[in-house]
Order: sequence, then C-alpha cells, then structure tokens
Amino acid sequence: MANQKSFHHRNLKQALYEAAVSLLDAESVSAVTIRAVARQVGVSHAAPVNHYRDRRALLKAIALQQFQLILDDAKQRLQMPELSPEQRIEAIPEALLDFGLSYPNRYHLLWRKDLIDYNDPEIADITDRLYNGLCDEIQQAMPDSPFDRDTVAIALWSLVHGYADMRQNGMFEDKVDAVNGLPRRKAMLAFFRKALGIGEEVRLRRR
Amino acid sequence: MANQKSFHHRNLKQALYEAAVSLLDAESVSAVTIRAVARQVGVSHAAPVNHYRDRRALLKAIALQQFQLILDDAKQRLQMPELSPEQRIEAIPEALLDFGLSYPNRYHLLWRKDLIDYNDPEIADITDRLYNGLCDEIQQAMPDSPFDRDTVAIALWSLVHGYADMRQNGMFEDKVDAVNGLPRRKAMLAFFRKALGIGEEVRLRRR
DNA sequence: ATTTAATATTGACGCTGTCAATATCTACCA
DNA sequence: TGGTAGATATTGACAGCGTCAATATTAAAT
Repeated sequence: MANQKSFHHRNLKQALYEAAVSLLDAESVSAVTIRAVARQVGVSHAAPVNHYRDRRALLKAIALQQFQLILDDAKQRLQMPELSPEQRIEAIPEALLDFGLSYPNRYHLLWRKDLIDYNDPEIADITDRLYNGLCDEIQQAMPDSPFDRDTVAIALWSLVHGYADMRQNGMFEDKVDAVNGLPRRKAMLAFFRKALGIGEEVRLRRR
Repeated sequence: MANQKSFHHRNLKQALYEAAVSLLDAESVSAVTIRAVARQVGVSHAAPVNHYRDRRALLKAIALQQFQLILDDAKQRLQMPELSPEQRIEAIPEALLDFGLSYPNRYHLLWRKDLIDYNDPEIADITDRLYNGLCDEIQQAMPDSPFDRDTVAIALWSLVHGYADMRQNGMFEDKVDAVNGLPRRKAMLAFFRKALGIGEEVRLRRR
C-alpha cells in the first residue's frame, strides 16, 4: 500500500517550520498562525500542538534559527584573512544588516518583544553571543577610546538596527548617495566610521 | 432627570481615544482592541464604529497625535536661542528619542507597517515634515560634506530610532558610559557627533 | 409634534489560540 | 505473530477578536 500519505506525517515538525517561514516571508508575522500553517501543510488545526506547544513556541523556533544564521554569517566574515580593525568591528553589524535587508519580515520578528521572550535561555544566549561578539571586536580594535565598548557597540547596533527596521517598514529606500556615489547603506557606515576615528576617510567624487 | 449617563455618551470619540492610549501605555498595542476600548468606556462592542471606522482608524488617530507631539517638541527645541549647528541638527532626533524613551509602546506603534498606513496622506505628511525638517537642518549646518543630506539624515534617524526601538524591546538598558560618565543616550550622540565633524570632542574623565 | 439624522445595541459570522476527548498509527515486547 | 503502550493526528468546543447588518434609542431640525 502507498505509504506516501500516511496518517502520520513523516516529518511534520519540519514541514510546519518551513510552511511558517514561507508564510512569514510571503505575508507577515501576523499571517503565521497555527491554523494557517496547519492548513498549508494539510493537517488538522490542532496537529501542530504535538510539535510546537503554542504559537509562541513556533515563532521562537523561527527566531532562534534566524539568529543562528546571522551569527554564522558574522563568524564567516570574521574568518576572512587580513581584516582591517574597522572591518572586524563592522562584521557583526554587516551580518545583521544583510539579513535585515534580505529577509525583512524575519528580521522584524526578531525584535518583537510581544512575540519573542528575551528571557528565554536559548534566545538570551544567542543574542548575547551576537552582542558580546561585537563588544569584543570593538575592544580589540580600539582599546583607547573616549567611549566605553558598550557605547560604541550600542551606537553601531542601533545604527544598523534602525536602518534595517526603517527599510523594513518602508520609511527609506535604497538610493545612492548623491555626493560620493555609494549605496546609502555603505555611505551610512562610512559616515559612521568617521566617529570610530580609525580607517580612511571617504573621498569626494565631486564638488 | 440626571443626564449624566445618557444613552448618548457626551463625547464618546474622545473617551475612546483616551481609553485606547491608556491601554496602549499600560499594556501594549495588541491590548488596544475595539472591544477592550469599548468595555473600558462602558459602551457596547460595536459603539466605536460610529467614531472610528475600524481598529486601524483608531490606531491611525493615535499615531497622528503622537507624531504631532514629537513635531511640536522638535519645533520648540529649534526655537531656543543661540543653538550650535550640532544642536540644531540633533533637535529632531532628540525629540524622537525623548518620546521613544518616555512612551515606548506608543513609539513602537508608530513604526508598525502592518498597523499604520504610511501612504495615508495625513501620516505621510507628518512623517515627511519630520524627515524634511531634519534634512533642512543638516543642509544648513553642514553644506559641505562628503555625504549628501539624506545619508546624514538617515544615519542619524537610524541611530536614534534603533536605540529607541531596542530600549523599547528591552535589549539595552540605560547605563552610564564607564569612560566619560555620560548617560548612554548622550554618549551615543556624542560619539555620533564625531562623525559630523563639527562641535567639540568629548573629554575624557579618566584613563 | 413629527420627521430625520446621529448614535448605540444586539446578534451574527468567520477567524484566531487553545484545550479536552477521541481516533489512528508505530513500535516494541511477549 | 499478536497485542498493547506511546506517539501522533482529528474532531469538536470555547472565548476573544474585527466587522457587518438589523434594530433601537436619542438628539436635532423642521
């Protein structure tokens, strides 16, 4: 007999997860409902409870995975040879920014405190790893600064988070800086680099 | 006869608005439901429809009012005499930041694209006024820059928005910079000011 | 006073998350 | 092999939500 469509889904948990992410990317986080995900996979509305206790558990699973993707990307950037100090400092922010611009809905979910429990040990662990990683690089690259590590880290994090969030909600567009010809995102980081006080200045293209 | 509790609420629209803001501040935007607001005011669940077409209309009214408060605050800051160029540039960002830290739930609502329609003429008008105001001040204060106005405006806006948003979701706390003794929020702006290339440096307190 | 417009109520619909009771399948053990 | 225990899925229910339609009440205008 054909076991292709058995009563028991072969890997329902995985299927639910993928359907959820798909809905998240295509629609928004509000479209990621237990029932919609179940419908998408073709099971009954209460089937997911065996794999995800409730909606928040499903969203947490998604968030954890996305944080991991960002962390992996950042690690990979930091393994490149011969990085300048500012490149090392900007590795994690760039990873956050790339992710945020590539997957705006997933990114937005990561910072919804009504949906994600930041006191959850797993969530706290991975967000701490990202933040502490940034602080470490700042400490390494600029041990003498009129600001403590946290100030620089928070400023840099706020900058990329703010930009990613505003791009996600459509407030800004991705134009090119009219003076130096850089994409806005790069121009913004180059501007910020002046505050770091390390690295080269941006050269004027005209004027 | 006592007209205190007539069938027709004297000013239901205002009462609904106030109840909604109260719920928003005390709980979160998800607590601002048509039915909860109606309950709070003591009318039936469908009474609000006469004053706010639907939930989004209610949230829009709140958002408009809050944007106006921010704009008014910014205008007031800009009317102070003898402002330095960087003070003028930072007036609107500071107004955003103050508001965001004072009313985190209201602030968060302002940037929820699933709840607020940024193409709505009134919303677009007031957000444009804020953004253009910032650009104007930047243009005035630093006409010669290796970055165009928008880059500087977006960087500054992103910085304060990112910080306010992360404070709102609890990622950061309001500590004091361990090196220069400034509150994080001020230290962050002072750090950023270095990128502007105008104004004084922050002085070290120790080290 | 009577009509008209504004405003409020009641009840319904389909959606949601979640729970309890039931059904079915898998796996393991006698 | 047969049978049972545990995992997994279904069905049905409940309350809360936004929203609409039908109805009732009040205020204002004629």
